[in-house]
Amino acid sequence: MGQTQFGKGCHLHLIDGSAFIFRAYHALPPLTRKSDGLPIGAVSGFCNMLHRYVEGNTGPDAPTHVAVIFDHSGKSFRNDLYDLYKANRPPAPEDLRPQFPLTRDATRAFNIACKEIEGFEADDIIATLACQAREAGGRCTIISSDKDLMQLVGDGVEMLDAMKNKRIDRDGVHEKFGVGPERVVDVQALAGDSVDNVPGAPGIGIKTAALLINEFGSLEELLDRAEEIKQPKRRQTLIEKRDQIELSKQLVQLDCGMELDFTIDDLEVRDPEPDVLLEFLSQMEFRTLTKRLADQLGMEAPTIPEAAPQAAAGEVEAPEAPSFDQAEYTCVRDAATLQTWVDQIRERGWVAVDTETTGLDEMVVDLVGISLCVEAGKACYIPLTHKAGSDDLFGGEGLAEGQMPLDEALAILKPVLEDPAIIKIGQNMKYDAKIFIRYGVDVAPIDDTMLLSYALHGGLHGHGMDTLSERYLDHKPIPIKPLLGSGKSAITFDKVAIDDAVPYAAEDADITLRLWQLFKPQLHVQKVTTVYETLERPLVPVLAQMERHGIKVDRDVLSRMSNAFAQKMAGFEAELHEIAGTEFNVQSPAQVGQILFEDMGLEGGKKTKTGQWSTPADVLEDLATEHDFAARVLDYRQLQKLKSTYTDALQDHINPDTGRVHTSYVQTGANTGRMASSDPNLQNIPVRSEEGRRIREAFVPEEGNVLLSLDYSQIELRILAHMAGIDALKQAFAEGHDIHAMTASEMFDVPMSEMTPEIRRQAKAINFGVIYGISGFGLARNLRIPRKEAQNFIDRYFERFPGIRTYMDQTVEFAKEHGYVQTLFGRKIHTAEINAKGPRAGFAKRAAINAPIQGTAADVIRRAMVRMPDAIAHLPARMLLQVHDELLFEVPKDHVEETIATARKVMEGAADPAVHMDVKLVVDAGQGQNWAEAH
DNA sequence: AAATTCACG
DNA sequence: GACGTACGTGAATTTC
Repeated sequence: MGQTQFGKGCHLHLIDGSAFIFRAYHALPPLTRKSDGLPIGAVSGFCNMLHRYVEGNTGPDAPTHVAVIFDHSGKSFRNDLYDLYKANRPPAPEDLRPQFPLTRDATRAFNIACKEIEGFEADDIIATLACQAREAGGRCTIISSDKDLMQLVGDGVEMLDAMKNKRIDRDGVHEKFGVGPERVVDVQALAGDSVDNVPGAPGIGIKTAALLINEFGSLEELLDRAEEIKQPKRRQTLIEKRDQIELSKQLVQLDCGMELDFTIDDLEVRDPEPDVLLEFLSQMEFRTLTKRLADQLGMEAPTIPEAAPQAAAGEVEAPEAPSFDQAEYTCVRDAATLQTWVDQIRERGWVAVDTETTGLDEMVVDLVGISLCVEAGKACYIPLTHKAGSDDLFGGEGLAEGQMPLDEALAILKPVLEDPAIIKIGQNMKYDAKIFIRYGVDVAPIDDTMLLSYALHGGLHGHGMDTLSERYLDHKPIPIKPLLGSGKSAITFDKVAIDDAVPYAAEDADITLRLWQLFKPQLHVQKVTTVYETLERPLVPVLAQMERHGIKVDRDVLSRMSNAFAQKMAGFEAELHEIAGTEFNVQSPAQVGQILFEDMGLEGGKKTKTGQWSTPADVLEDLATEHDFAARVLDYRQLQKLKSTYTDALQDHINPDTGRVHTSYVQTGANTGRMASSDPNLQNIPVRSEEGRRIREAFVPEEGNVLLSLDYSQIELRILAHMAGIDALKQAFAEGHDIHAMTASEMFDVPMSEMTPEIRRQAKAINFGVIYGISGFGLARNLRIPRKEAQNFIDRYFERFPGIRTYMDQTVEFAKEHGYVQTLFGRKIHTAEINAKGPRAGFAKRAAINAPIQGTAADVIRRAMVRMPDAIAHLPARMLLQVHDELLFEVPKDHVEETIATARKVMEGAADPAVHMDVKLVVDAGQGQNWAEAH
């Protein structure tokens, strides 16, 4: 060790430490150390990232030298140049500051060099080392996505965006800045940087800067010959602001020639010293990471003293649980052993359950085995229908040895699974419950770790088991891939050898139980018990019912439409080839773009970030008035969409046994509280276009029945009126006025009697825009009016309804302070990026404005759905589908009116009694012999 | 696997 | 006056 001189064949990794820290901090909930409450989340995340980084360093690309580079606290030499440098930066959050020194300790504990120098920024150290590496003929990879470092790229130096796992080379830099790495500083000097408070040249952004630099060759040349610039404003700026621009260049120019008190050779990769590393991790009380690294290093894990539990709010720490040990998992092969598990379950009153099946479609697949867990680390797997190995030529059909008969196992488990005094805990329990019900077992009551996480962490991350386990248990579950294989050679779970199935299946139940033990007490701490208990948990059996029931779809109707579409499309295709004078793929935007914007030489084409021509519908629509080619492409695309996504695909989703289509709702599908529908998605069946709407004619009731559609009228605008307290809007809703016409009248001073459809259309677009967190740009594009005009509309809107502006500002403020926004019913939607900088800030802001409105509407219909089964229990009616603000029912003809009245009452009263709405909710109803008629 | 496009509320 | 934008989804297809 430590003998090699850095040079050719060597590879230096430089990790931007601050980036790691901030990512770790924002990625994790605020963890604290059990024993003393020290905030520790960022250090925990930092350690996990370092650990993952070290583990990933194998193969030919592995570094020979590595260092983590940190910013030194306090001012840098750039503040001497310009005292406002980085003056916009908010100070680090209070609970992050004590963690900075600990991240240095962590780096040293992993035996990775850790460098920072007073008076300099990390970027300068990185620059100096990168230059030294280059001069020595070696490679250097800078692990960071900071654009300020892009000036260093080239000749063996590359960047690696660890977030996106994307390498950035010369081309990548050129893509970002429009110039090569050596001219990046020139562009930055002109464009400035609001984040670092680098002034630059006012009115010049990266695009313009790149243009100028490419034209004149360099910044110096540009400034010397500024008189030659044609645009008067630009010329004046460059001449007048010359000093400011030159200062900006000094600020962004990284120092490659720093004096360092160490050399690259000191950074050679070293193995960690096991006892040092474990000592640090155990001091931090990272139980699971300590244990895992101890196992990997073949060491005894140091014991971490148990501490008195601290009831600090927001505290989430892995429970004091044994580590995951596959040897502790048992395989249950007989009734007597299963009975011992049932006894343990009855003793405790709860059990984590997981099913293994032959596939993913709960309507079709068969049960293969069941896992149970009653105590962290103690789980079993009950194989039931595993097939015998296919080694012998005649095998593959018979059952494997050593399994209980399915009926016998279910007979023993059924009383437990249906016992109202025993909680059955699952991850995505709707799936398992739907399997069990097909075997005559009605699982209840249930708890669901996926839904617990959704209520606790909505908006922070996904809620799949792998995500939750890695995040909250610091344990990566056994992957299913190696067991099942992939692609054509993939097998189903019943073909997996029982010995291989046991650890995988039992672990899932183990993980589920541990997550439950961690999450359940948090509901109260985070004040989301009501959300979970009223909006999540009771919805599971309701959705399971709807999905199992499905909706009848007439295959012949779809099939005929598919044929008609195919014929028309062939005609359009021939016409397009004729116009283009060449055979090309109409379905390829790149080829369509090339014909329009190159061969035909039309203006207005834009390229996507991959450099292909972009041909979205709105661009083609603009061209369609003049060019048949564009019009035909639009025609073709519409039919292609309808055929492939609907008339063709929907037929494949008709269940052969039921003749119906069974969608699957993802209760945690949208961050706002909305659900998602998939396989197939029945929430985006066409309706807006006449041709598309006909697809709904294929959705039909059973003989003697009708389809009913009940939908909330303007629910989001009503909620906005209530939440923002806009009296004018409230009054309009109370009097049953046309809300868009009223808005138009108010804004444009047009009396209602003189309202035109065009004015009303514009007001409607503005009303929707408000819900989405309006911007001049967005409205301008939607209405196809000049941006300035759109901005005038918005200004006027806010003038007339000042409460809206206040509501928006307050919502964003709340999000910034708390990191989440809330619906009227208390659902929290976390807004992780709300304090981000740059364009992401705009996104996060608009999402934060929209979330309480969209989310409250989602909560309202959830409440209606939860109450609906009981409310219509006396009727022969079935609830089939939910489409965000619409519920679809199927009911015999002679019960239509009664069902409408009952369902409407439930829906209109759904907010009560939890919330009294100032604006009443109104539900419109329709009925018919298919969905098109009913809607 | 990512990008592009387009269907819905 | 510059940046890049409507909010939330799922699916099919092409392109890498």
